[in-house]
Amino acid sequence: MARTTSRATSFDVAALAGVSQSAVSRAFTPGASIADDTRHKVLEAAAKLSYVPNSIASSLTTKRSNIVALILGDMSNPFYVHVLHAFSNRLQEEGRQVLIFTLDRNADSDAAILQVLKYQVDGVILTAAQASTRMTDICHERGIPIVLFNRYIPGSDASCVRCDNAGGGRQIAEAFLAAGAQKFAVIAGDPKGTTSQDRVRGFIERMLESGARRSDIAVLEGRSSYDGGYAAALKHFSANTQSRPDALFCVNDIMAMGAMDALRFKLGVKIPQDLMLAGFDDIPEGRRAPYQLTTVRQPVDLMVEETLSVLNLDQPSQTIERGIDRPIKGKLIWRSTIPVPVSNFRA
Amino acid sequence: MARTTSRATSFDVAALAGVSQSAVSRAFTPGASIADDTRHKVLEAAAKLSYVPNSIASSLTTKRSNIVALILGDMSNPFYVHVLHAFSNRLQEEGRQVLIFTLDRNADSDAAILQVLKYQVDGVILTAAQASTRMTDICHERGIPIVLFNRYIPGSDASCVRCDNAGGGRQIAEAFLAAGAQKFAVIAGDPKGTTSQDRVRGFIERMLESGARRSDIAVLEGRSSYDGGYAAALKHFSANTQSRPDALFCVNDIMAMGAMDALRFKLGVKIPQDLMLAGFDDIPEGRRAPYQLTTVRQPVDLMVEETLSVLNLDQPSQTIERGIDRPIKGKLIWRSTIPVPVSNFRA
DNA sequence: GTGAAAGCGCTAACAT
DNA sequence: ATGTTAGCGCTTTCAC
Repeated sequence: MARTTSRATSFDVAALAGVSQSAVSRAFTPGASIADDTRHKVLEAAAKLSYVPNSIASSLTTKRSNIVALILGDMSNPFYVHVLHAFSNRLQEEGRQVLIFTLDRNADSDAAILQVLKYQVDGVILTAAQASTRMTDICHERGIPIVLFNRYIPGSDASCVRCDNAGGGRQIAEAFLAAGAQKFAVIAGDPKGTTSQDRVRGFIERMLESGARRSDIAVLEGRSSYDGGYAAALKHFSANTQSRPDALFCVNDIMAMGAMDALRFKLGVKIPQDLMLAGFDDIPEGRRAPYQLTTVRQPVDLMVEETLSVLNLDQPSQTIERGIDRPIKGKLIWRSTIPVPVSNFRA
Repeated sequence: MARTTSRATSFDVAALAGVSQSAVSRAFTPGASIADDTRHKVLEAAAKLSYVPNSIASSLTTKRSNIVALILGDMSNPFYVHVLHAFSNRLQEEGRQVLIFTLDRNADSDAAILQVLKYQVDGVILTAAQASTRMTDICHERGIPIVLFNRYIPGSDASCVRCDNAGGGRQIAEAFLAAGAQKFAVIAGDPKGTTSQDRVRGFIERMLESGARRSDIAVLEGRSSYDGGYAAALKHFSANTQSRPDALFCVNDIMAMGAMDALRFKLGVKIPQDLMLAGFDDIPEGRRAPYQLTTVRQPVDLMVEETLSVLNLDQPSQTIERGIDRPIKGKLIWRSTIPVPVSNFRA
């Protein structure tokens, strides 16, 4: 069959239903003023011709595409896969679709932004590691709402919805302290990413408050990946056999999993007996039997909801609010990589 | 800033550059006949106005949106996340984007197809979801190329690109046989999915050829998920303590991981000493230290390439070929969940 | 409540 | 090589 089989248009439907083309348009527009009777006739004719309104054409006049761009950096972190899924499901419920833009590791995000603009998306959600002001500026300039998901640009007025990452870092610090740890290491993620920076900062701040010395906290690089976590742990713990840390905070779960595997399988470290360990995100993988990872849960559904409310897709004529920052508290989830402190059994 | 900030059109650019609007269009059309000089003027003016061609508008005339729909059911299987990533990257290279349609577990896929049609996508790739003939028929009828990725509809003329799943099942059977296994279990995935069916069928066929009795092969249901694999293994191996199988084939890696965790952590089964085990897909997770899963690797990149070639996005006027079936051989990857047979050391 | 008509921003003949 | 013109399929005034 030729690919040029032209689909039925609203005119075809109108002709068959014996009404005007505008009537057809109205029949498919929720809340348009049309008689039940005519709507019925139209819908019937449409069904016969298997007519579906062409949303490309309607976008042209309405200036709304019902498409939201989701810019993703890395999908090797399962957390962002859940985020993608959550957004897609949620958006579909309201008749919108997600257009995916994947950024290669160090790909220029400016190339992506041009694509985004082409497609006249109604909004953009940016979860890629490096958010550029150029990207947010262009969107602002065009009146396209954009929100940064779990990241922000310091000093910019771009809106963002994120987990309270610093607060989460503090929670981990407290858990370690309660369990009696004294010497620490943290495996950080992307050094340029605010997510990792904040988690590390919160952790260290809380540690210093408790009287720990800065020299008791080693900071390693894990590049936000399983392999990075694995390599960082292997390197650090092979080197310092005598003065090893007794607590390790990995800035996300996927790195924590990598670190755990390196420590247990390569170095024979027992967790939590020899070393206590915590992650961040609460991905399902971390809940599995081999890991049982203590972590901070990011409330994804809530964050998605907030993002959508900031995006405010339904009132496109509104002025876009700038500089919104919605930090959302995470929740510490105790599992078995930190021994439950004795004090928890008291009272 | 008001969201209504209207973006520059090709007319604005034309006016500024002192050329006609069509010149602007040509300047942005690769291979259009335009003088270098004029193109330069246009591009300059465009830059000044930060003009980007509106691809929605151009789709209306060209009838090509440069958007490919990817219909995904389940993203809890990491394999399909890789598939998504691969498609997105590959398509972006050629200036196309992926529009995601996620199907809820038992959601009506017919609802999704209507959405797909609205967006005038250039092609649709259906994966990790149940394929309905209704969906493929509608696409065919409209002249929208569709290919089923790693699934097919028996008796239909819908095109499909897939791993040679039956062949992969046979490869696993042979590995078990070579390692001396005698009593078998397989954890199947979605009973309605051809992917799972074929893998199971290939496995059993090969077993029967080797003289095994059908009664020596138990088939369990694992619903294609980690939890399903976990539950199936737990149930089967708790029940039959005396006559346990000595080899377990899980129809995909994610179920194999679930089964392994249940067996080792709940039942104390040693792998491969007490039980040898294999998966299918070769997801990165299965390569990790706690699993080291022997499996069949699906050549994702090749499959993606084939899919795109069947989709044939660049020759839209071509007749759509129907009923293409491109099975691609997988590769057995030996890791540590099947003991290497002695014969491998010979010769 | 309904129809006629004017675009939305672009591409693709068609002239020149 | 360039400009002119006619749509693409829809939404949206505007009359009636």
